[in-house]
Amino acid sequence: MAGRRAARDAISRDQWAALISARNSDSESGARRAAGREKTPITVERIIDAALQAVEAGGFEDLTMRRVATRLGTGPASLYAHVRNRAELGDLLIGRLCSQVALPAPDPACWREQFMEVCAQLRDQFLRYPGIAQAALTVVPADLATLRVGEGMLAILLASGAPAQQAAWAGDAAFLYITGYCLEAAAARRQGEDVDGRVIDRAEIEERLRMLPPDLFPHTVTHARELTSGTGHDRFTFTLTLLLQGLIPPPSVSGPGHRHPPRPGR
Amino acid sequence: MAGRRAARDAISRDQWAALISARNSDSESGARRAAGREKTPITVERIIDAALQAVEAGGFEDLTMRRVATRLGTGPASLYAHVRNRAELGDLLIGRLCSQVALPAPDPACWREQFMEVCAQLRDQFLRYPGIAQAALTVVPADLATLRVGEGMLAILLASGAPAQQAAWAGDAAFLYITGYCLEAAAARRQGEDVDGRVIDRAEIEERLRMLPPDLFPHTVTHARELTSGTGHDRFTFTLTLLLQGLIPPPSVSGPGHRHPPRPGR
DNA sequence: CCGTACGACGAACATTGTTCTATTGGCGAT
DNA sequence: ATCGCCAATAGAACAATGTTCGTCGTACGG
Repeated sequence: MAGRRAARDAISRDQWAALISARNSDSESGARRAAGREKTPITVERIIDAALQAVEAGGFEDLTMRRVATRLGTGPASLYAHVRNRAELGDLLIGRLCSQVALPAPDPACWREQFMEVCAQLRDQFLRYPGIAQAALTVVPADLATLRVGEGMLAILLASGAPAQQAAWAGDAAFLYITGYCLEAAAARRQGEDVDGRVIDRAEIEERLRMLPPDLFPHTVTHARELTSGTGHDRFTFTLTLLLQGLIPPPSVSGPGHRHPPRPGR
Repeated sequence: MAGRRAARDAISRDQWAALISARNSDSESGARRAAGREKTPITVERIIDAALQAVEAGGFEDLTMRRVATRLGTGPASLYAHVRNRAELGDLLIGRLCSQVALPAPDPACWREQFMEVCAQLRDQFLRYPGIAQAALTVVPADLATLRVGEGMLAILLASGAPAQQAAWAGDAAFLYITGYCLEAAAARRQGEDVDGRVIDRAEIEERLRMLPPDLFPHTVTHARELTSGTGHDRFTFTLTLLLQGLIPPPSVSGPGHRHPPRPGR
């Protein structure tokens, strides 16, 4: 109690164990209160709901303790009985989003499609709440729902027959890329207004790239179109396909080829 | 003048043109002032220096206008004559870091090694200033030094013979992955303290993963070691190698029927 | 019936980004 | 040489943020 807290307080190991074991009993005293009263008691779930609405409305940078509190009709201090930090609130949001991702039963026949599907689900969830991917990067292994998605992705990758080390690293890379992709998209949308209030769209960016001095930026000027393309999620699927493609080179569909393509890694 | 400014003010197109054309004249009136006085006038360069020192000391979240100002022996208001925003300061920091990246002359014989080298330089620059990669994600095409690195990476990728679209997307993916990787590393270091002040290292995380219920997290528990490995930058090089590996061969990304050796065709 | 304990909450504190306004110092123009 | 002007600097202030303290109210255990 009196000991000085770390600047960024992580979870202790006992708390971690308790968190795992108590994954079924849903809130110790909250249920009791919820049953007794109609006064809409403050729950972690309600906080998460309000926070998600706030992010959906104004982006992650507008996710304020006060905004969440007023959305719940109370003051900011009331939240700290259920959530330790703003950072922990972010973790909870990511957990909620991850809990809504459907994980297929791994099928070695179509593991690439399955993996892409899960990644697309994550991407859509993150894109729906602009900037929320920022919270996903600070999470190491905090929430069980988040770990569940990681387990599912790892399961699919392992079903491909890839070695465990490659599967683990590829899953990590995919998750990292997804968050980066969504963060970039959120940033682009956020700063998408000019001083005049005009929206900077792809054509605008392309035009600006073409204005660069061709002696210093020859390729950028020449390929401005390719650099700014990728409207839909073509870029997204392209990158992830690239990642998955090199994993365990297609498990030799036409017989046991004794020709091993170069393994990435060391 | 009196027009209302956008919430996130981006750069106008005239300013963009001016920024490009004035890339050589180094600070319009700053040089003049610097020559006349020993009173250490405030320059953009000095602001960037102070800001980088602040980030190196306490991470990107401790990068405060006030901290930078006091490091320069003045108040926070004095900075706004040279820097428009905290966001623009972040862009400048990324630009400074990018300006220190050495770009090789593209050699089609060893384009992979060259690309990896540039990525490693970026990674090391970002890792030296924890959390600064956050600013790299919000930059679209703001700084010339940043664009220069993009041009260099694109040049190497094009030298590989890959189609322009693939080269552009791959470069983007690599940059995105680098920033995500560095952000994750910064977050891990930041939250690396327990409530007791103990440091959570990889062994600790691995142990925690093993504590998960095996019925729900079979693969995570089994491969906890692989998930937490990647001490050095093995994970980094692995992922980028995976990305580069699949670049050239088939122009159609979806169906890699058989692998062509790199053809001299374009 | 009362005591107690815990969740809710109002107010407050330290800190942040940013702007308004005054001041000052040097340089060009007369 | 003197005047005036403009840009840079800085002090103070404002709105908004995360977080904590102490109080209050109410519901449950006795």
